[in-house]
Amino acid sequence: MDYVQTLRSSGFKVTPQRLRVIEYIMSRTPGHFRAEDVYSEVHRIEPTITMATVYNILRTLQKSSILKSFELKGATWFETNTGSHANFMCDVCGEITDLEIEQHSIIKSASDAGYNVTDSNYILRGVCPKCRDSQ
Amino acid sequence: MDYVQTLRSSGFKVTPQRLRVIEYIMSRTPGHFRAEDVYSEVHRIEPTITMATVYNILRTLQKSSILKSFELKGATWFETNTGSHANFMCDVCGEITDLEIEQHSIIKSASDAGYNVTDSNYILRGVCPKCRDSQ
DNA sequence: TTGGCTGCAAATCGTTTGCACGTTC
DNA sequence: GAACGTGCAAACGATTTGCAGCCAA
Repeated sequence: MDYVQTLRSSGFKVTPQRLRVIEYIMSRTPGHFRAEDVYSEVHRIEPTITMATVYNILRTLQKSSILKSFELKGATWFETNTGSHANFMCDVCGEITDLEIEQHSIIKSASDAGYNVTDSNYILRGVCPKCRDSQ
Repeated sequence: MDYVQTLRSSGFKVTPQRLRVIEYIMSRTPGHFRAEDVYSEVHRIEPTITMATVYNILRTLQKSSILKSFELKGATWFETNTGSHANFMCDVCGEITDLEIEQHSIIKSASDAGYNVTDSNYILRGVCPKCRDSQ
């Protein structure tokens, strides 16, 4: 869980900007955020940071296996939850929720079929309980 | 399988442009394509068609449940396979392959938890057997 | 010291929008 | 004839690029 240590041992430098982003994602764990979300929050503390740097850092954190990402609604979403789960996006409120699942057998059968699976995402859409009830 | 009939009974008009796109997707079934792929092929037969119209038509075909879509590598991918499967993208050759899976219990448990699931996508990435062998 | 990282500005890519005109039913 | 669909051009939002200067190790 020590992201700074993980970064360092992956061979990356520890910069103030990277620390601020790490603090942000820790404050948002578990959760889902876009580059824009990181930027608008970190920018208040580190005003010189730019979107380009945020994108750079998020890519670095993915290379260090600190973050995982998936694409939805025209944007890339990042998360720290690297465990087996599905992401559910509510089409009413837009919120993304983790739904825990047991490891799907598809990865095993894909491996058996010769596919080397390095990343998997299960993405669901619909209406969440909250929005359904307030309807 | 009669997409034209499905279109009509969904209350949509049947235009030459829509017919050309339907012919394209039938020639590509099963398969995966982006708006750009549809455009470049259909444009040769229907030269006045534009990307805006292609996007319009693809949206219409989704509303008619003829197509399904998911996002990957910064683009929207469409497919006619509406059955239970995973999409595997090879990071070497870029090809997307359908991997059949049994209906995942997550949808049932999500429903039990009050989530109304209207769409689901299982997306895998890695290296396909072909690319692994030619390595 | 030096290779990696940041900040900037501009470019790129996929997709959407508004609107006048054309076509299907 | 009315409602819907198309084509065009322009706008948009997310992300990437190239590069000069800076800083962590």
